Amino acid sequence: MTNESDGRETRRRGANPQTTIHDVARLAKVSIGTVSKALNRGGRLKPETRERVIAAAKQLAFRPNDLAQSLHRGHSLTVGLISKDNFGRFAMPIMEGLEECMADQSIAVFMCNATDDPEREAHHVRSLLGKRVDGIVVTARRADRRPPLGVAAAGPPVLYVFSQTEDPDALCLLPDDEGGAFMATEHLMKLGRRRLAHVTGPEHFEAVRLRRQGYRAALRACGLSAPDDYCLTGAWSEDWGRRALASLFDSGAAAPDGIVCGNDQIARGIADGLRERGIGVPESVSIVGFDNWQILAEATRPALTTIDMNLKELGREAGRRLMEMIAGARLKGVRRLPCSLIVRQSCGANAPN
Amino acid sequence: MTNESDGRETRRRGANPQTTIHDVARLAKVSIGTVSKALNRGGRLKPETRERVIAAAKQLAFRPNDLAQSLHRGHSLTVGLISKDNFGRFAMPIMEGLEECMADQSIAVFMCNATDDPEREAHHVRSLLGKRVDGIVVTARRADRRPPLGVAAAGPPVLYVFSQTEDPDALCLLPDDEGGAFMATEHLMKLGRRRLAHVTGPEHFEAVRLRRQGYRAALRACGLSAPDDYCLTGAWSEDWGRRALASLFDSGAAAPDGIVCGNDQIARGIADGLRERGIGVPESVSIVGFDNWQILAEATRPALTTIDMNLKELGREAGRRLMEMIAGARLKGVRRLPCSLIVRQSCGANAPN
DNA sequence: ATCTTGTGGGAAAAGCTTTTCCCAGATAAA
DNA sequence: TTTATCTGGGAAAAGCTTTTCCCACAAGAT
Repeated sequence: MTNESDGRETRRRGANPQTTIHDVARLAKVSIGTVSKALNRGGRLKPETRERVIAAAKQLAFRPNDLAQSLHRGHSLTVGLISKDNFGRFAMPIMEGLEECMADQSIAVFMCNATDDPEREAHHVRSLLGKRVDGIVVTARRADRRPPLGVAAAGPPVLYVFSQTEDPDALCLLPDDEGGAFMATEHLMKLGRRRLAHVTGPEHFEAVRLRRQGYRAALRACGLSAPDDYCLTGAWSEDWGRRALASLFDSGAAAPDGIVCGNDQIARGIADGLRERGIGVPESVSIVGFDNWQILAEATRPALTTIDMNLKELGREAGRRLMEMIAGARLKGVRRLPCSLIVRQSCGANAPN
Repeated sequence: MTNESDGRETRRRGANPQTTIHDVARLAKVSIGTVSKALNRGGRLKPETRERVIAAAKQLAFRPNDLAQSLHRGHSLTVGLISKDNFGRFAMPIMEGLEECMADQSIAVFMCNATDDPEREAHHVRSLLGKRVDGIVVTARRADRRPPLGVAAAGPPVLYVFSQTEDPDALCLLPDDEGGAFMATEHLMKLGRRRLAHVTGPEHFEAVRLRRQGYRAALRACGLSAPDDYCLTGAWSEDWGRRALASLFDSGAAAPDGIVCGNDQIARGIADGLRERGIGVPESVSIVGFDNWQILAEATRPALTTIDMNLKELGREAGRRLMEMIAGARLKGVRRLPCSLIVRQSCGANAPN
């Protein structure tokens, strides 16, 4: 019965009543349009008015509501990062690089962990689409190609990093495994090693196949025949490294004087095994790892010379490419970024201290 | 047909024209309010109408715009995660747990990496406030307490995990380092070890001080005098582990038969050192690590018994508490979550397979 | 035939910002 | 004085959804 509409008392339902452009307008005694113009250096305003508005905004600690802004502008200054596996050791530097690149452009990144569960992934995709992200980056472990993300062509651009998809029209960013292994092998050859071996991980990883190709290509480039290329595939573990070492040195055949390892764990296993056998590293045998997993590579005795996949840079590159795609570029195909050789003590080259 | 060009041609400036509630309304020949009611199971609608709307929405793959929804509702279903250091080894499981917990409630997580740069952190905070996040989680490495995040009391709730702040009114979630070390020490004592030592990291870590307290408390609980408690502080590295081992075994004093290590790297260094000296682990000396850094603990010979800080659970708990705070609860103080003992082979207890 | 009750669905406001267009007042020109 | 030209700033729409209020129409009651 009682009619109690006695004023324009602004009521909000949300938990945190934030100061809006209206509050600033009221304080500065101008209209909201003028506030917007003053704060965005647009429109034609008397300098004095602009100052007054800016002062008022500052006094109220006003911060424009990105939600309203995005709604109006039609893009959200937001992207999503979907990781298929858990946030693994390799995903981290990629995330760092991506986040760094995006933050430089004031774009925020949603992190989504799909934990290998397609249902969970679909849920995350729906959520990202609902939030109107401007783009999506997908990362995963690399055993095999993944089905494309369920995003319609009309949706935001999608980019795959450290992971490949079946969709030939997608853009996939990967490290150059083959080139990295080539570099590692070449390094050993330059140091005079000629009886090389390659101990690596499970065959079903594409990275294993590519790195082996790089290894062999380097052998050929040096005039060594490919047949006697001593390639042992196994697991990504120290234990496999030690066991592979045993089979290399206990078989009676000529022992290698240089070993290119599929990753740093294998390399560490091999380094430990050699020390336990009293074989000097790098005097008698040189070792190169792969991954530059710093904490492990530096703890190995001697510290591992290894290949760095430059994952952080890969993440940055993903950010840059995604921005291009958001701007309208249609990128596709598989692009591989170069690896770097990190020289430490396990090969006998002069480490730059 | 007469479907289009009827005046209200919706033009959008953004890159991705998305279907809106208006499109659905047009197709179902109802008003937008009716569409909303039909899709949100509200209002009083003829079942037939509801069906028609749902069918239309499905046909157009309509997904409500969260931006508009959030703007209206006053909360964004979004939280921010700020990491002060880079996304480190410890941050990962915390992020996983937090993301998992939030995803279960359809809340998205912004990831922000401040890289120890206050300016960058401030930038991220501004961005999160602009995006009207409902809450913020801060994580960091734990050497010391950090200054509170620059968020006004009127802003969204802030929670610190794996990190402490100077603000006594803040809520900080941490693992129970002291309890973990107590458990580790107690485990050795139960196995009959009596001459214990503690090799740990740099003194300026609070975790070092707390774990040492736990170690000493367990000694006392067993009736061992605290004075001869062999505590060696150094670095968090394998190398320090080996050097500490040397000082323990080469000093001429009675060698310990059990070593509680400040982390798994130290434990690994000690295990390697003992093997190289021909001292049996766990026959002659038992070792307990800390962190349960799985890939390292399992590669150690013998595999390390160690303390797990349950970081993923810590992340989940952070999510749950943040939700309470968003709902209005005012939580404060330092809360420590229990650690777990992970039994492997380095102590001589029966490992569960 | 008129009044009452109920039902299904529409209109409109609110949430916050940006941007376009337009107007009032002032100044300069004729 | 009247007209033309600026200038500074306001009004309003658009962007998308939810929710409240209200109305038109139909059916039942008198």
